Amino acid sequence: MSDNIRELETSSVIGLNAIIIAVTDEVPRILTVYDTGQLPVSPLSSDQMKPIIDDTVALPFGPFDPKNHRTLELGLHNWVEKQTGLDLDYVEQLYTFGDRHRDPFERAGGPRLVSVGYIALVRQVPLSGAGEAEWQNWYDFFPWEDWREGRPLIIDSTIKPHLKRWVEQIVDSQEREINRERYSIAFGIESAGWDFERVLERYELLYEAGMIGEALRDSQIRAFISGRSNPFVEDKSIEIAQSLGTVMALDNRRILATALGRIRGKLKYRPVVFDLLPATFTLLQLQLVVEALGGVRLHKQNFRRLVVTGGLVEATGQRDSLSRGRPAELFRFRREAISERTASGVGLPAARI
Amino acid sequence: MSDNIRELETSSVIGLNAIIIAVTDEVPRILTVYDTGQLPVSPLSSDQMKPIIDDTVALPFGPFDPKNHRTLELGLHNWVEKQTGLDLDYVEQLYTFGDRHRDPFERAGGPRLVSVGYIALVRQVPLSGAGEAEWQNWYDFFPWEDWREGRPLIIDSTIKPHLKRWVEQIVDSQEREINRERYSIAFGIESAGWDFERVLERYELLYEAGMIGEALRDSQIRAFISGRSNPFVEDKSIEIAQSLGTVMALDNRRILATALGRIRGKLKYRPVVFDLLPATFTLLQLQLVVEALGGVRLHKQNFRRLVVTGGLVEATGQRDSLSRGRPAELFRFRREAISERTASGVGLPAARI
DNA sequence: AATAAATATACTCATAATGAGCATATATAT
DNA sequence: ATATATATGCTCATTATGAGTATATTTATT
Repeated sequence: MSDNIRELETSSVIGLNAIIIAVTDEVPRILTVYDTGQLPVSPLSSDQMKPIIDDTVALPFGPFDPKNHRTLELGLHNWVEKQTGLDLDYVEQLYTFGDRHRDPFERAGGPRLVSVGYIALVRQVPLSGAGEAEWQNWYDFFPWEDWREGRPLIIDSTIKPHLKRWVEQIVDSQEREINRERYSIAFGIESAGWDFERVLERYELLYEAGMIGEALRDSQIRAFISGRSNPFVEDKSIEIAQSLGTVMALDNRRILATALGRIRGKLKYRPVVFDLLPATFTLLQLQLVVEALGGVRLHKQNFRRLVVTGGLVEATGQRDSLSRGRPAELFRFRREAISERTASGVGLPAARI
Repeated sequence: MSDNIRELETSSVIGLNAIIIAVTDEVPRILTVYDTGQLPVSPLSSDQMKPIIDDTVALPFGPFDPKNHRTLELGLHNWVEKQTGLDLDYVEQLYTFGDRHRDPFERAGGPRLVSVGYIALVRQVPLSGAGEAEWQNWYDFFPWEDWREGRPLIIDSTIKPHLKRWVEQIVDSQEREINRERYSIAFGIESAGWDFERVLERYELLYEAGMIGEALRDSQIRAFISGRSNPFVEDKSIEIAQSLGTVMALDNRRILATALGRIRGKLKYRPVVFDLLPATFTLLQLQLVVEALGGVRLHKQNFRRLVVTGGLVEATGQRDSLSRGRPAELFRFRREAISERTASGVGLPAARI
């Protein structure tokens, strides 16, 4: 049935990726590191191949060392602390990424890099530690995901026309229909609106359509490996890719898209934001954090009603002084809310199938 | 920053676990295999140590072979097909399990077994292939999770009293309070009701309280490893453990608990059940599948309203003949429902924080 | 001091979703 | 013909949601 796994010869390596999230000044930020040639993608910067795309921004990454760490999560805590000085509090496993295409340079027979992604939510921003870690605006990587100032112009100016043309150009009619539907669902073309959780679906479409910088980079690498000449890339394509956000190493931006979708989904049914806020906060602060992650504006009075009547927060009696108008009351998170079925997801009996 | 992972010496092994789910005759079933001494836990059955618990039931498991498989998911498809003859359709990654405690026999320096769990939903039941795979009632492993015939008696007769005693006996007062709250949330003691999604939390409490067979087994193994004599286990404890469901190898039952919680959560906002049903079905069949997974009874008329008015299904015009009373109409799943925001999750604007 | 602007908080109201039940329709079993 | 089983349709009270108006309390400006 199952081989004895003690004897199984392996050719894969387990690493851990950290998506460390903080919200400050109404900006959702993630921690990035610079990755100049250490990762297997390095040949890009060799003089054999002139890279058309700069992809040196990466997610913090560390190996998993089973000798010293009882659990994956403890391993993560350990090297994140060393690299950034951050002491992670809320940590949640995101996904395990092990596709071959995540590293276009993997040689046949070379070890497969499998990495387990973890989301961490933190309050602090100050960094110390050994690395050159840096906070970056999450929406720098996904300019089409932030709707707080209205529908992003890039959607109608760039994304929709090019994506549409890409769909129409597909030769196989069945495949064309499938992708037309994917496009329609992901970008809310007809009937349906924009679903803020479909971040990954949108990213994948843009990648497949060759509009994202990573797609250009990967096709260049593939050509290089197979000994073909550099594929011809129009200036126009590079321009489009640049307008579609910062490129990251390997499949890191895909991981980031997965994380954003996950966090947005969780907002709806788990009191997750409180790990991003100080112990007491005004309702406006709370709302701004939710809006930052959701990428959308909410109705202030209804938000208050939801959160107060729903028993998620309770007033402290103190008030905030720094604001401009009438001072807001300070609230704290009601831990008991977790156990009360109203607050944390409507449960199954309200089955939505 | 990050070491060159190409050179990283590894001492972990990646495996894949499949949780293959089908619902037949109103029973949710999962596929299990027999695991007699192949897995690292084998010394249990050696004559050096007389096992007090039989734990030969396991989840299908296969190694991940990066040489031959482009993605983790493809690797899974491959060996599941070989072992069971099943052609998996809907597959979703569950979680990556890499804790040291998942294998009490891991020696210091031995390879760590990291396994990526996948959930698969299938319609068929007939099995072929090389293995001695077998379908088992999911609730045989979690007798307290099926509320369809009312509140399971075991909760009040066994679980609550013993768990309560375990909490009270904790010496550190702060730790005691934490566990009192965990207990109260997980089993819906006060204010809150029973939350059908908290399957893992309930399982973990029972494990920590030493009530589950796996807990007895693991403490025996630990004693054996550290050269201590067998811990004294009361007959009463074994009796309790037996009443709390079938024991599985390693941490397989924990994985199963994670899966049940995940599936139940998804029921609420994703049209997931349709992969368990034939192309056309009556609304009763649909409801029975949802109830089987949810472990709860639903209001028939409201279920119909939800599913029909919500646009999740559409009538075919044909009717089912086999039933006893008035023949039911056959419905089919409306694929378009995925793109219509109503059916698939309420989206963020209805932010529940 | 008076007024404007900004922010917080309270309340209203129409509409939609949910939970529970009664009523009717159409089949099989006796 | 009658009982029983199941499917389907409809009502109604309650709660949740989305959008707005009204009022309160502060700082900034004149």
